[in-house]
Amino acid sequence: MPQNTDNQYNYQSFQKVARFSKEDFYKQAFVEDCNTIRIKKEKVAVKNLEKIFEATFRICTRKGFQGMTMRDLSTESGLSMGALYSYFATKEELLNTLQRVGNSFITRVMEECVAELTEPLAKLRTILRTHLFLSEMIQPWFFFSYMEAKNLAKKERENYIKAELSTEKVITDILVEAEKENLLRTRNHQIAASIIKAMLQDWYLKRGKYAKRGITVDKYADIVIEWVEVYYLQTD
Amino acid sequence: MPQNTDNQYNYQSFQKVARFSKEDFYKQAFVEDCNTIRIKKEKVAVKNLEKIFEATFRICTRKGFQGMTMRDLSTESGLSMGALYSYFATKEELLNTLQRVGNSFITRVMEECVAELTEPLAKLRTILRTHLFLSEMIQPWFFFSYMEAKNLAKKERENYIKAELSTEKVITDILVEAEKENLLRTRNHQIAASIIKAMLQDWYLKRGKYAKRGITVDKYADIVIEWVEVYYLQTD
DNA sequence: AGAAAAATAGAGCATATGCTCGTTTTCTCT
DNA sequence: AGAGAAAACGAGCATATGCTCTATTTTTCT
Repeated sequence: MPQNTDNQYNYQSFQKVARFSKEDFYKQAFVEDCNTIRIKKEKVAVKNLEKIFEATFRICTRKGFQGMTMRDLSTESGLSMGALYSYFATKEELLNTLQRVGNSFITRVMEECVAELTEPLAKLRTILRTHLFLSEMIQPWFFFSYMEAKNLAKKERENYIKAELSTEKVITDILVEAEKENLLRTRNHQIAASIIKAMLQDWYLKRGKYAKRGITVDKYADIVIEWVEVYYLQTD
Repeated sequence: MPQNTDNQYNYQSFQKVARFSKEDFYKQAFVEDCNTIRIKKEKVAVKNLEKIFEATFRICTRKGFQGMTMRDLSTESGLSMGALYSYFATKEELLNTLQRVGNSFITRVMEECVAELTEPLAKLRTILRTHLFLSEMIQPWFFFSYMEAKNLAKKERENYIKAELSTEKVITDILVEAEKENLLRTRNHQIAASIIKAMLQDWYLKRGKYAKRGITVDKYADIVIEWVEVYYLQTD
């Protein structure tokens, strides 16, 4: 079976090489919303946004966004009610902010990751790995975003769906391109992309299960890529 | 029950041949809980349980179980608060009942579907198809169950996880058995079962997307089985 | 038809929850 | 050190929510 030539691209190298880190997530949140956030000093704001976001993820994993009360969030984050409301106007706004910031963060990273690649198969592998590495790095956000999308208001939910489909489209386009260059079998690429997306999502939705079985994100990436290659490179 | 010679086993035949229907779901709920349900007459109870369950699914799809108020449920189901509380003691109990009834329902159906089959590959295909057909028939329950599992109390959540893993184990066992008979390639069957499970879940989690693209459950079943066969039957 | 049983209705109670705002604490800069 | 600015605090208000309980309606049976 054809082997990956991207052995050196693993989670560790992703973290090292990437021009961003988990902290950029909170920085971006501050920069995007500094006009509505009542806290002036970036250092303070970023620190507290981290507290708020992390606390939200922890609580919502257990009881969901609707089940989380502002008192829960206050206790878990260590901030008072008053302090919390310096960062967002309403509970719903907190949800919107989280979704929006996360989406623009991953969009940026995903675009950067293939910017310099031209060979379709290399692009495909890189896209798959990067998506998995990103969802490993900010797994709580991915899980939260998926589970709480239904609580968004109309406009924000539409954005969510658009983002979902965009990931799928990126994969579809690469598959189509690769087939044109006779690198892959003829298949229904849109459906295939859908299936591949389901595999990617399983990683952040069932993070705990895989951890318990000792399957690292690098291992999982190999598995997904193996399924895709077998499906697309198999000869009749 | 469904046959093993695949071609004629589709969603329509599943519905016809199966010794159960959607309504059995509500009947089972009444039978299991008739000691706590304050309504005596089965006909009345089953009718209202249907109203309650369907209303719950409709509301929770939009705002989740925590976001649903008992007043919402009263309005949507057309029953008064008092009437609702004839069927369960607390809101939490409603959640427990829904999870429990659904689980025993699908366990029963899944066990019946392969009872008469011995050939591993036929068993595998039948399991996959039946799971998809079942999740098509009671899609709202599957979606609800998945999304609201986190709101369960400890004991009930453990049951949920057990049921999840059991589906996976059934698939793993068949794969192991098939490999022993040299019907399939050597692979890590547990991981493969995990991936297959993710594909099955995508059907009920993204029901709307597939509907919009005109992909029926029969088509989707073919796709999943194709992926599995390519992965397992491919020769080096 | 009429009485007993079964089922339904929905206002009302106690508590929980989102959010505000005057007060207090901490930080910054000279 | 001290004044002014920035940040944090948390009790309190208005409303929402889970659930109860009695009154009322519907069904059943003779």
